[in-house]
Amino acid sequence: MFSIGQLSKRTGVKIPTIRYYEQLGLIDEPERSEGNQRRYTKEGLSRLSFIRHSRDLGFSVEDIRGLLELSQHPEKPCLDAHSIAAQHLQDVQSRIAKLRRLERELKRITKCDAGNVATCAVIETLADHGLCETEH
Amino acid sequence: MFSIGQLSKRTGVKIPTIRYYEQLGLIDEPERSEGNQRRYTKEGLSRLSFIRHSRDLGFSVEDIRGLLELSQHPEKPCLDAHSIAAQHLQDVQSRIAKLRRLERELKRITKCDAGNVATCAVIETLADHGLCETEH
DNA sequence: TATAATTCCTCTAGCAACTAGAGCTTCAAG
DNA sequence: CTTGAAGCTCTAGTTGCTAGAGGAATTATA
Repeated sequence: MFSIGQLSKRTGVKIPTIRYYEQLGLIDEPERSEGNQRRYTKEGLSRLSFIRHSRDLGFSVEDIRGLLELSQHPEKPCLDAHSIAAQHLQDVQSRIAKLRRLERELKRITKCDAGNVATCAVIETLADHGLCETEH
Repeated sequence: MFSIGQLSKRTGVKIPTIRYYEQLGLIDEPERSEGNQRRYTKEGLSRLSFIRHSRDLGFSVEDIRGLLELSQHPEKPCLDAHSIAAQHLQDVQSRIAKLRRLERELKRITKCDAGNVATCAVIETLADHGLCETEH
């Protein structure tokens, strides 16, 4: 049996976040001590680890809900898990693409070597989209 | 003079968002018609375009506050503008790096060709961080 | 000019995914 | 048995908007 603090240390999930996940229904309400404090089992620990790891990989809470549900049913086909993951991969890739366009633009405008705001490329570019090289 | 709707169309900023920016103090309160509707000038238009463009480039509202302030003072040195932009560039680059690590991991785990959840690499990897190749 | 359609107003509340703090209770070590 | 750490609930704040209610003003059409 773990207290919420021990669970937090073992998983790296902050205490208020654990309670928040409980509220969302991502984790079950654990048993309580006589004094009403949460007491977790190993199951609770591994479920929370799963959640933590999924969040680290950028899955949304709703995605995780689906993945958790699947993980409880080992006999089911795992197509759903794959499509959630594949969709997420696409999201990540398009975010990367978008950030790269930004990066290019920012690199370009920060090259400005003007001394003051009147002729500064950063300010000028922000004021006028027409000065941009790429879409964004 | 533009109505809020016209301003919205010209800048691509949605109407509630314009009012929200006003609330934040990013744009000045405009004059009003007799019937209390907002009426904007060209100044209002270009200020909002500046904001829109900066948001598109991913600057935070607080960054934009600084950049706007600077843009009002053409005689000032533009070091501050550069440091805001350079800092933002760094943020973007580190986000890219992080997403790339995720991408690699996701690519790897979605290669799984198992038929059911029991042996599915996606589920398995999420449950056990030890199976990951890279840090995240 | 009358009426209808559209736009605008303010205000409140909701989204994601937490985080922080107040004020109080329980637990564990010495 | 005391004391300090850790836990409890509840509310509110974060960022950057977006949605909806209920009503007033403006514009277009007949």
